[in-house]
Amino acid sequence: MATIRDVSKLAGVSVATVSRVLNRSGYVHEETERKVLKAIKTLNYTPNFVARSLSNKRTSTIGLMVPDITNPFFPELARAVEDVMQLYGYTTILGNSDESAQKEKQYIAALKQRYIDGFILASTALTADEVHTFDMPVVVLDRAILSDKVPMVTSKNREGARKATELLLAQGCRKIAHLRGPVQLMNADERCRGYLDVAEREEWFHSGLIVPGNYDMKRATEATLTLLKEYPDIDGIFAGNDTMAIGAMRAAQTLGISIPENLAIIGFDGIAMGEIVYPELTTVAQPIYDMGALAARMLIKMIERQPLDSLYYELDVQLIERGTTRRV
Amino acid sequence: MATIRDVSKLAGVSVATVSRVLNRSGYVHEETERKVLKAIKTLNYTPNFVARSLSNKRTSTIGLMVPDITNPFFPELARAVEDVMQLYGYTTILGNSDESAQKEKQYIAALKQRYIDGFILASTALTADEVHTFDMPVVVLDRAILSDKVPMVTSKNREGARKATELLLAQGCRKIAHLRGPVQLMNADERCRGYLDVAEREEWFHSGLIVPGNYDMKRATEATLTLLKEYPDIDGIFAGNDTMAIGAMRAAQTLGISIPENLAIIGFDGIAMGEIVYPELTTVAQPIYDMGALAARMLIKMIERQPLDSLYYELDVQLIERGTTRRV
DNA sequence: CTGTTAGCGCATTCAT
DNA sequence: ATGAATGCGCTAACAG
Repeated sequence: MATIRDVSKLAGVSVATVSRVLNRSGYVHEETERKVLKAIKTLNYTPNFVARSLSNKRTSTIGLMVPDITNPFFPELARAVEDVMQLYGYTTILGNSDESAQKEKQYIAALKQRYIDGFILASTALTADEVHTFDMPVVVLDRAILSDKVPMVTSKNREGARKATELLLAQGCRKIAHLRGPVQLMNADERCRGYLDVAEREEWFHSGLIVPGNYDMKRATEATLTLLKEYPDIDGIFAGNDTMAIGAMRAAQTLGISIPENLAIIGFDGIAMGEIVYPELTTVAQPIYDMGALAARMLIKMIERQPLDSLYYELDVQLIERGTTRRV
Repeated sequence: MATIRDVSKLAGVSVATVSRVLNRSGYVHEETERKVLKAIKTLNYTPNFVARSLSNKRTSTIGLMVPDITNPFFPELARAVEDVMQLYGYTTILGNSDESAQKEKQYIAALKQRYIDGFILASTALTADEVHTFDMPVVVLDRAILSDKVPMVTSKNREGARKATELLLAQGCRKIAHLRGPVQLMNADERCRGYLDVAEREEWFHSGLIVPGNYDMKRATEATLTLLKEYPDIDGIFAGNDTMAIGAMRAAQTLGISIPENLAIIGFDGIAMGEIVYPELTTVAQPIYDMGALAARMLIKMIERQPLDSLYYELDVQLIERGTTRRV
């Protein structure tokens, strides 16, 4: 591997000059630049990022923390982040937190030692204060943190939930349950709130219709089973995410309840699996890829000290009607 | 951030000594060690990996290249790799290649500049020679490369395919088609070969029963549609992967062909989606997580210059019978 | 416009 | 057993 010194010798200039043309910093005579460029080419020189990082304290690499890449919502997010990072010459390190604050902290510590430039947190058990102590660009994705200083991108969770519940109502449902996600998870709370916005004013509503499903398919199946046993007249379910919606579908199927005739179901997220189940899942689709890409662009701006247009983005969701609701 | 120098001052020793206790290299008096350790603790010192890497030429980070993390087979693989890397103090950089040799090369170049310690390639359009020029530990995962020098972990593709086809036969199928994966992809070739092993000796067999589906759901749906139109008497399909199998299911469903009564289908991989479709997909399951974990362990051994027990691992697959074949 | 030089933080001879 | 000095490859003053 050629070093900057080799280049400088071959070109007959100093390393400083080479560094200048490399980084387009400071003045350098056109002809000298040509010589340097030529030397670089003949030596097939490529700068050593580690050395550069040591003096820079920047690595052009960022960390992406997800709860679990195996969870079908996150691969697309990760793909988006990676795509734009790649585009801008950054490299992305993936971390699975399993929603554990301790694991997250460990990760962050490990990456700080490596002079990571910034973080995208699609998983956070952390408080705003903890995030501030990172002392490093961070954008929170699909989650929220109680802070108006940390940039965030989410989608219109509450509005989407509202629309979903309204659709259920419009389709004639007379008792709509809600499978909710983990408490204290902002998006789960918002979706629940959206459900409440419309359900609460209905006479059939009572709080027993809201049951926890932990964004988990199995848990959702069990929850739905007991729910339907207790309230057999439930004819609509709004699930906090698609995974739980699919869990609910399975429960209904084992009980011999036909979808959507006797039970309509709507999920949230718009993951690919929704189009694979039968009937296909009606869902409130988030612009997953866009969310990831936007977060990535924001982070890069922060790293490169460019101003952010906004600290908070809430992207539009789209209600996609498919087989679990459409009644001809 | 405290540096090694701060520690040495506080402990009243030289930086060399601190480095020695940090790396357990060379002798150091027990008492001095205690002093150093104490200083480290009170300063909350943590070594700077970048500086270390500059002199070491090692970063404790590896690269994982997949075709597309969005493809449901890879998240679990990535999770496995990340888990064991994390366990051993390594960090993993994720790259999506989209099966493009150029993108792979770019990636590899970018990571070499960063002194990456090694690579796991779960995607390769590269030749053995190209891989050798990396001059860095590499293990190839779920793919093959024509070389007996590059460590590899795969599963028993051919045997699995054979078993699948035999099961179809045993269930009374009298004309079995094969949706094959991309040509020149070793695992696709092997699976096709396994199919041939048993199909070829049947009288109904002819090469028109093998159609390309590119490991892609949509392509598989289309391929199945035309296939069933041309040969309406096909009553069994062995798909080279689960994604294509699901594509085939959709095709059958739109044609009103009932599964498994009139058409039995078997996939390959054992991804989670297979349990979500209805009927649930019979498949040849690979030990995806184990494959990823094994590859990771192998890579670490190579990086740390420990001997490898074997350069080639071919893990067992498991035929899981579910709804798309079981006929009571 | 260009060269010299001092870090960046750590590992590692080479002495002692 | 420990310290001083040098190098890893590059950036960024500073001087010219």
